[in-house]
Amino acid sequence: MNFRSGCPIASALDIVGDKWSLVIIRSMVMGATSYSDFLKTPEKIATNILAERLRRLELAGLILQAQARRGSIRGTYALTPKGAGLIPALQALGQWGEQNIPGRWKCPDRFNAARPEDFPR
Amino acid sequence: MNFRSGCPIASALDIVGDKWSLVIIRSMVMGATSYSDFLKTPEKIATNILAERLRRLELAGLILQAQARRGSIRGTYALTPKGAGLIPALQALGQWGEQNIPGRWKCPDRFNAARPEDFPR
DNA sequence: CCGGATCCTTGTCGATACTG
DNA sequence: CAGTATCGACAAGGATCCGG
Repeated sequence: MNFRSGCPIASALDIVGDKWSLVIIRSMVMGATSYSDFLKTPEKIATNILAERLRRLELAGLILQAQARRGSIRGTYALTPKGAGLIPALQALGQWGEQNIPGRWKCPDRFNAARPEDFPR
Repeated sequence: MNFRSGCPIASALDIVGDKWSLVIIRSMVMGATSYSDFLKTPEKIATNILAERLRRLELAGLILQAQARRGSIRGTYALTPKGAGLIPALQALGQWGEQNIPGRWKCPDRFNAARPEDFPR
């Protein structure tokens, strides 16, 4: 990874500042765990972009792919504590969007109530 | 503007989710006001990108360009309340970066102490 | 010198079709 | 269902140029 500067904000954006990463993490906070969950999202991410982002996020240590159970080849994705650490930033963005962009949905209560500690390991 | 969905988070990212917008706003919170201030930033934004982003941010109502004084052609930029509303999100990102990316600088205290109300008008 | 605009190259995004 | 391959469109980046 190479960063634009040592600034923690700019560097955070170097990791999750693309068009989709934070939207994917938002979906995970809301309960999405599988590839198809992410595709069903109203934002309509393309399959190649989704696959690449999931790889990048895993490489960055924000999510991890776990076998749901023995015999299941299908991976399910989960937030790591590092990934869950972004929840406050997402909540702040959500509040800003609700208050400053007309016609947005309201973030569900369970989203605003989510805390990084809810995603251990 | 056309949004990917009605989600306030995704929509917020449709406005400021590109590579530079939040970095520019961060600089303004830290006191930058002029075009050359933004260029002096350690992230080394290209002049064409900077000019376009400033135009977009002004159009979106996040910043405004004011004549410093009568006779001064040089524009100086200031955050609107709408733009300043992003401060909590920036602070959350900064904290995350400090705690999760090795070797980052520490956000100056005056940055973490900044409040949207400090930017009226 | 400051605040850009222009040109051109490079990189990233995105739609769609296809595969194990 | 969970991806990969291909290819076109568009955004970002670097260098240079221009007007006040």
